[in-house]
Amino acid sequence: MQAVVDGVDDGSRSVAPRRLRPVGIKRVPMKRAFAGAYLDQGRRPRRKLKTVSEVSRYLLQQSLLDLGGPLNGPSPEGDEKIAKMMAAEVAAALVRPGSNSVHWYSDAIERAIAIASVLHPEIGSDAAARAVPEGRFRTADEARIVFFAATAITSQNVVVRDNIRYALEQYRHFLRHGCFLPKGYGAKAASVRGNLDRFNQMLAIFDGDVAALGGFLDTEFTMKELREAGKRNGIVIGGKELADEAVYGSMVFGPKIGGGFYQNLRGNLKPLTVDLWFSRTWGRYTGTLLRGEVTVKQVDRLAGALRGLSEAVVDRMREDGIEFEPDALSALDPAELLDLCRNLARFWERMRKAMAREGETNDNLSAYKSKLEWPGAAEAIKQALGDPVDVPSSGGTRKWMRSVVERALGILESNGIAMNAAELQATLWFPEKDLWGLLSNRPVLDRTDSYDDALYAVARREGHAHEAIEDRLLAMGAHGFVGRWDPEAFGPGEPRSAEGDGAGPAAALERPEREGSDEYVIDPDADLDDVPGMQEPASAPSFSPH
DNA sequence: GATCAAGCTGATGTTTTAAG
DNA sequence: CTTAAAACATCAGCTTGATC
Repeated sequence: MQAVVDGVDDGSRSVAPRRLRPVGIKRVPMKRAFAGAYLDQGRRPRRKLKTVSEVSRYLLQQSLLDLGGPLNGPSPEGDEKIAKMMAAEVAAALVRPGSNSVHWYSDAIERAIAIASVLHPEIGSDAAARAVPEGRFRTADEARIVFFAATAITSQNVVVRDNIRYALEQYRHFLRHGCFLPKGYGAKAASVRGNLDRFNQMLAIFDGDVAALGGFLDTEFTMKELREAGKRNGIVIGGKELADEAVYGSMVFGPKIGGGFYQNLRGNLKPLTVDLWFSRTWGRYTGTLLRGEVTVKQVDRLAGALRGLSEAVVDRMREDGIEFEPDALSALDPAELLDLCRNLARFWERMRKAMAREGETNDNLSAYKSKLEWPGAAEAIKQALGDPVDVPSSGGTRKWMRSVVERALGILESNGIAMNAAELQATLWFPEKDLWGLLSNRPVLDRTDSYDDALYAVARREGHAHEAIEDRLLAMGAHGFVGRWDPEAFGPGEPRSAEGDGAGPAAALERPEREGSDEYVIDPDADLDDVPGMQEPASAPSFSPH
């Protein structure tokens, strides 16, 4: 490893004038919180962890040991440390066996477009687009705008295969009626419905001109300009961004969907999509994975609600082992308070499910819940004390994240790795998920389907032959498809997974090393000092430039 | 090995509070 | 009054574990 690193400075470099001085990424700034320490070097926590909450607390401890204290805002030294850490983890991810290439993201989108065009030729060719009835589209790009808007909007809180199913439903509705069907899907049904409706509204503002709407979605504004433009048209634009921040018009669909994801799907990989996993990566780098504090107000609110409980309910809770003294809540230590709030939240969840079985509507249940007060109060405390911060708390944080990502990209580039923000985020995504899966002793959840896999499954289900799909991929010049799919894996006619279950055939082919993630066995006695090599500063796997 | 209940997951939009 | 930050509420679908 050392030899390869030394090679960076050997004679071969002196031929060409050096434009960027490589910033060292060999030394990992945060060796305890480094994902590679667990994924590559066998480091394990002393005790076996089970839940996300336990993993959060453990990783937070490790970060704080590395940092000495949390990084709560931008600073030159802190930012440089995070940027180097990020660059080191990206570099480690790229050389990890079974890893995706730097261009995995853009390749997957290319394949998705190609496969989508098997289902709907107008997505692939202008001639086919012009042939769509009612003159819906003038170009294939217009069809793509609609298809990817449908995909981005219906992506909230659903797994990829459901996402594609919903997106196709909406896209097909658009083909027939010229607008989306405002319909909710999943837990964020109201947001999804609102965004579908908003797309229709905006298309009407552009007189049904899809290309014009697409142009607007891709135009950069300041957040303030966009909010004002929205206001003039009766559209309230949310999103945690600072007023002066440059955003795309697609921000009208919200910070994740519109700020990043729609742009990424449309092939603009510059915006960073801050999702739950990137937030966890960030929390691990900054020592801010848990808020870890509750306010007096939060505790008072819970105490007040519990005081109002009837004897009967208190007895039922006691039968479930939930005991409390409302006047003494503030005397509990955080662990005890967290425990109580967890149990209260579970108690409510059981109540809610029981009432839902009796046919109670969600609206009624929500109203009842807020009337009771204690379930919400307990959940708020549980989240504050036990759940990782999965969403950036403010526009300022998002801006900070982007600036550090820019710096990390610069560091990577100086080491001969050119990529952009979306590719960096996609590269960090897999190891972050693997890290949490490994530390929580859960099989890594199968939420890693990609859009091309999901579309492939749909195409097969709808009767398109493997060969036809492959031909289209070839014809459209999509990269990285050779050998990705095994036609036999779907069986003789029907795909094996009628509802798109499972990872699809590509998962097994693409990332064979991940198949054995069960083989990670936590040694309960192992600790930092027991792991060979951990006394030395950990180093990122090195790589040759170019 | 089938069935069922409970636990966990994910990512906003809205409301409230604080700061400028 | 405007902007920013923090707090809060949200629920379908999947996995797991208990029980027969």
